[in-house]
Amino acid sequence: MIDSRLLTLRTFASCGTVSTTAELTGYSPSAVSAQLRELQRSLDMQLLVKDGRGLRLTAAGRYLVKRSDTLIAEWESIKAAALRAGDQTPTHFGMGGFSTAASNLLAPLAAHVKRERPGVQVHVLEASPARCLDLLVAERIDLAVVVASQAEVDVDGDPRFEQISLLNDPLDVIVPADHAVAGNGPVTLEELSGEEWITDVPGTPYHDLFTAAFSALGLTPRVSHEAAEWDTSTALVEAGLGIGLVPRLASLEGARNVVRVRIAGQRRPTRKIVAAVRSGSAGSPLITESLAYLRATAQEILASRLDDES
Amino acid sequence: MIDSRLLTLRTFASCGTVSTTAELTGYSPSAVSAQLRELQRSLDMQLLVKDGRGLRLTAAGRYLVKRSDTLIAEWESIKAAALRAGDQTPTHFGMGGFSTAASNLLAPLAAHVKRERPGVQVHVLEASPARCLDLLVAERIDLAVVVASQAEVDVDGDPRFEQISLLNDPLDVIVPADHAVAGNGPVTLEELSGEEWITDVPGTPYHDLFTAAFSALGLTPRVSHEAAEWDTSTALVEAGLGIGLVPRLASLEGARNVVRVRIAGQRRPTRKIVAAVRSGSAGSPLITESLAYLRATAQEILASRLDDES
DNA sequence: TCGATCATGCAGCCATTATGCATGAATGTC
DNA sequence: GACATTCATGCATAATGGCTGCATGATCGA
Repeated sequence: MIDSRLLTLRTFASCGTVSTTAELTGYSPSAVSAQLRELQRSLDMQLLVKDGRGLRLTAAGRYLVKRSDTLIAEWESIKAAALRAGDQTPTHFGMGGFSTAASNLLAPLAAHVKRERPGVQVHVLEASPARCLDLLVAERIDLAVVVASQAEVDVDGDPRFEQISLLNDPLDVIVPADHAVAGNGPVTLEELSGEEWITDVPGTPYHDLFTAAFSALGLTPRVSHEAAEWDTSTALVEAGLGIGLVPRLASLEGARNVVRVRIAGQRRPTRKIVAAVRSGSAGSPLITESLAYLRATAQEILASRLDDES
Repeated sequence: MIDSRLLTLRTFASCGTVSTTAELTGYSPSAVSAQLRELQRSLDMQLLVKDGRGLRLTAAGRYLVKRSDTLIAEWESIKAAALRAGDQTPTHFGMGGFSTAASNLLAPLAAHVKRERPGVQVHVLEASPARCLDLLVAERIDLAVVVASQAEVDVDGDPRFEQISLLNDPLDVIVPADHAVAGNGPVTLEELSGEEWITDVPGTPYHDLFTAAFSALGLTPRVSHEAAEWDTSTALVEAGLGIGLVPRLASLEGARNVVRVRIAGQRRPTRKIVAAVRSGSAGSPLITESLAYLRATAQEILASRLDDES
């Protein structure tokens, strides 16, 4: 409902060049250039000035971008309240999340919504946290479940999003069943720093989490193997080629001869899993309902962990 | 900046049928129908329901229209603040007003702006109060000077506008120089109820004002002649064909052998002249400046009247 | 000075959107 | 009760607007 040219300006503000804006938005550079020119013309305002071979926002442009967040949030809030005022529910509802979230949290949620609201077409989409947020902004989905630290943008501070904490998902070590620490109580990463590790290829969200876990302790693990999916890395562990870190949420169904060992210590690595919605949209009936359901599901997961530990 | 389809919905909300919306917006009925359908599709919301052979807004639709006023006002306010933040002034500035306002208030203002801001292209447009407000909403002009009672819409109560009172413009009687009341002090309309009157054709803003002045006193004047412009009616008065009412602001330059006589009484007819801007836009540099100038001009006019009366 | 990296303008193309007429439904009228 | 009106809407056609791809000019680094 808000003019797309303003959204283009927002993208430009966050990346700084016309070409990159074009890549991010999917337009051609000429289109972005034309849009920005047209925006300035129709607003009768100078938003950009030449700066070397690039462009720079003027004070007016910066201000416009800053306030546009609140404008968009208000629009979302109006939409949500209109649905409530008319006692309506949307016919389409999209949610996105990364792999483990999709299976553990979104799948039950989607089933719940389909059951409670048979008229609603529910759409689940699995994608990386960063991509989920992009899709959220682009209104391709209405709800995202992401790992706060893997989102590239600061979900908490970004005015485009509202964040709802769901649960802290600690990382466990998976080792072969005959490993020295198998069956023990919690171990520290220091104890395992000499091991050969299996992780994902650099540049992936999980790899970043992996290295962050060690560098927080001043350690640099020896990485012997790289695997993209849990099943693969589990197989590598089974084969005795090394050990790995897996989030508690990742089930190891079907994995034989490996053991999950908890990590001890104050600074043990965890993923903070949060739900994110477009600012202002939290009041929309389906979203309010979904967030409540997600919170409940997260509580159940936490409760079942306590049972395990007792 | 706000999607045009939402503006179309607003127009529909105020007039109630697709055909009239088409007339008011300049679209064809099919276009309006398609826009409303598309709006509902993209919002995934039912805004309209069939009602007889027409359409009716749903609760959600009514709510959306109501809140869209605040959204548009916020956007105006953002634009205004962005201009201030960047210390910019628009290059175009449009103002509209009805005849006497245009000459007495807008002409000096336009001259003032041109003098103070040589870079600004000032555009003055003379139109009826009702049309001025339409042009204001359509962003064809940025400032309107209207008669509050002639605007068809309630300028004060309409959230689309902000109103600034300028002055009360009383109506005087113009009579031939040899008329019985010429040169007297104030007269009452009752005294003149037997006269033959000259006014505008029915349906015009001035005619409405004319009849309102009499019906407020329970009188029905005898209308002998109808003239669209002050010059014409003045000529008719000069010719001894009747007498008329003219606002104080209307100068009678060039009129010979006619006399302006003030009207006495508590309920003497006046026009309330106000400046109107789009809600939120009052903070824009040119508008702030212009409103101050208009207020000052109005004060000068009032002051010169006091001088006359002393 | 050369090459790389920008933004921008222009010709051509495609998609979105409006138009005009025909249709169907609902209402009031004689 | 038949007819004329007044609505909204759908479809085929036409036009407008917006995007792409390439060429150009400007700026900066080597």
